[in-house]
Amino acid sequence: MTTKRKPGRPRSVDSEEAILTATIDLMIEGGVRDMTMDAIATRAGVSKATLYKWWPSKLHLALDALLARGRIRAPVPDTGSALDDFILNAKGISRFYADPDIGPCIMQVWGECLTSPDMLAIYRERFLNPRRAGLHIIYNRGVARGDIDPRFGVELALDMIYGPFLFRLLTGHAPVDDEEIERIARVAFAGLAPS
Amino acid sequence: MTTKRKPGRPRSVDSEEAILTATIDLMIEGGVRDMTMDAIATRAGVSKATLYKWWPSKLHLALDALLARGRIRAPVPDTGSALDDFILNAKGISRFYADPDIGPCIMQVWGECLTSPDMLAIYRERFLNPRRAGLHIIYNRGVARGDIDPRFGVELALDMIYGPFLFRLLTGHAPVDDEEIERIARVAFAGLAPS
Amino acid sequence: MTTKRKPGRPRSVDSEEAILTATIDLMIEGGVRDMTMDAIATRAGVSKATLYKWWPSKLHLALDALLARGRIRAPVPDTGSALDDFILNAKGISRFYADPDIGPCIMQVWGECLTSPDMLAIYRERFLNPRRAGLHIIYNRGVARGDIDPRFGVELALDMIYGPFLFRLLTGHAPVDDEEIERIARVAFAGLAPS
Amino acid sequence: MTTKRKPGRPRSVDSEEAILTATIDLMIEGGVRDMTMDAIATRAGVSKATLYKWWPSKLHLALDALLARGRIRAPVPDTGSALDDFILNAKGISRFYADPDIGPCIMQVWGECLTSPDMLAIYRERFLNPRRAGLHIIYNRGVARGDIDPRFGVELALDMIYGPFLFRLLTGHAPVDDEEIERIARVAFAGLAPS
DNA sequence: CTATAACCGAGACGGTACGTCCAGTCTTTGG
DNA sequence: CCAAAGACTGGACGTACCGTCTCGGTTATAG
Repeated sequence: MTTKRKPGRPRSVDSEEAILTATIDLMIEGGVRDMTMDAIATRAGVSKATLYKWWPSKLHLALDALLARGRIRAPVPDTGSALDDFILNAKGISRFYADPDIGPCIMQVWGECLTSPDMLAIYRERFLNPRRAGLHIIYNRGVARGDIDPRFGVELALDMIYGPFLFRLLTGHAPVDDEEIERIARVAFAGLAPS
Repeated sequence: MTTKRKPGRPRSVDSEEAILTATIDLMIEGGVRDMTMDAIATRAGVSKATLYKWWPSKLHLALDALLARGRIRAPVPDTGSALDDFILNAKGISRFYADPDIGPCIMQVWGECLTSPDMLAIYRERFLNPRRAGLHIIYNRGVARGDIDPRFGVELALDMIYGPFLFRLLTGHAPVDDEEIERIARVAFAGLAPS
Repeated sequence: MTTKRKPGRPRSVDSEEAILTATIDLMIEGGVRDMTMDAIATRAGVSKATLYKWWPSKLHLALDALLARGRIRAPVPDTGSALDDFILNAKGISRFYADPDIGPCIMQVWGECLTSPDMLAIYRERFLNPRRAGLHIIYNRGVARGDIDPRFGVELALDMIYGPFLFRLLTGHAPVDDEEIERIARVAFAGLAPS
Repeated sequence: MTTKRKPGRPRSVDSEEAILTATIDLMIEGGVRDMTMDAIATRAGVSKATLYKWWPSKLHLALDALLARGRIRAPVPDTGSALDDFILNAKGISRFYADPDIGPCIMQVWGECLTSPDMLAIYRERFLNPRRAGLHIIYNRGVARGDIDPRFGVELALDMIYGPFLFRLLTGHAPVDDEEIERIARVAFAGLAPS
């Protein structure tokens, strides 16, 4: 089986990396509003046409940069306790969202995605769903082990744990630290336990 | 004590109402992005200077219009059961947020507010906190009645109920209807009950 | 009779003058190609939106600037001889077109106008026709005096004098100086004399 | 003497012809502005690199295509009368320049050439001078025959005939048909006749 | 009944980012 | 060595919208 290369000049890997780096850096420095396409192009040493060739809009580029550079640590451990697994996972996620550099960026990008259902769908697919795949594993183990009552369903179960602290991050009305994560998860778990 | 009227021409009530109406209408018709200050001024038959005289920015105006025209129905009943009180309240709120006209607007405005901590604070103050005042009443009655374990604190309790479905509204990954509201509240309540 | 002023902020005279000056200066310095709208806006201390508010395109602006700043000296004297009148007029025009600053600009603008019949019509109306009005006067005096045979018509007569040297300016295949102007006019006049 | 062939793949004749055809066709269809290098390459089934390998710029290519495809009919007859010879020649040239397909193209290309003295020189060399060679023959016969006064010189003589109608074509202020050509030539000739 | 103050509509303006376009160059693979 | 494919830089284009400013004119209280 031979590797078939397409004709023509191949896409420049250097450019792509420079673009993603410039994007995330600008986003961290001055927020999504300062992250203009011109500024990205200039800093990456790239032409604006190249940006628009590979990303249909600023938001798509921001999402990609966030995924590529702001590595999310969402572990899917197997401690023997679904509760502990969830807590470890949620702590990882909250650390990502609460990171002083990345946190504001992701909030702003999330905010921008709220302007249209299409963008919101993209946000879900790229940010939420990949993380949720791991959570399904933890959930299923918890059900099998008898920790979680399967009648509630996986969506409800996950939202009971992740909804409260993500909601907090999106309004800032209360702190989100490891201790709070634990308390939230425990309350949710108590409610989700089989009767 | 006499009514002290300031000299000069008083603020035009007609203009203010026309502005708020034009703002909310434009927002509903085409989203926050189409709701430009020029469009608002034109439709309200008002000059742009008037807009900026009374509202410091587009976002402030949008928030005001949303509060003034999209009346939130967040009842604070006293059914004898804190759970039922919460459910009734949450249903009212969800109906507001899920309204096909107002819902998208509020999501977009919320999204825009995520671009800066200052705007987010304003959003909290004007949208969240007023509602939360009523919830504190329900919560306190629940604690007094022994339905809720006070050790969790009011913030956690409220977020356990309202976080999950608001999170859903902000991502659209699962439906938010009356039935779901009830299920969420019941699970949360089970977790919050005194041991 | 009262002077009726339109409502709203009046157009800024300073801006307009700065724009016209910046335009002609840039055109002289680097040609029509270097005369970008951004450069004009920057140099005039004006926003690009203002340019496009008053001039529909770069070419319209260039034409205006050329007319406003590069004053054309096309005298319409009455020496008693139509031939001498034409010669004096043609020398004025040629000095304008052959000016080392303005000449190249006008050639380039003329060239750009050739890209569309519409623009060419504008060029005619703004550059040619005003000059031609004066020439009609000279022509009519010449016919009345018996210097020119009216059977040829005014268009032909004028083109016989002005065509040859403008054609030269547009190709650069032969010099256009005062002496040449005189020779051209004399030959044309000899051909146009009544038999 | 052996035919020396250079090593490597020889230049494709098919490509060259396809390029010239695509160029002139696009120019006719949508003017010089729509005739982009990408469009030419695509239509000719050729890569852009090939275009730039053989033509230094778009304008050079356009000039070539105009010369290669829009064959100029500029006869150099010998009717026994220099006037008639000029008239026949001028009619041929005017038919070329006034052709509804080719005419606008050549005007636009001429216009583009006005942007720089270098391009204008190329235009002269490729379009004007070849035609002028034939005219010198007619002129010399006219002088020998005593129809034209040699004191005016060949440049002046030719410009008196060709200047007026080319000037008209470049501004469109008056029609250029066979009748007008004849009238122009006759007036010029009358002025150029030996006294 | 005038003066003063604050309002208002109209609309021009500076600034700035957007997303598009195209000329001309460069880098691959393949003939 | 030539050619096709096509990615790339650079930079102008014309549009859009925010928030400010400048007019002429209006509507109130204060004296």
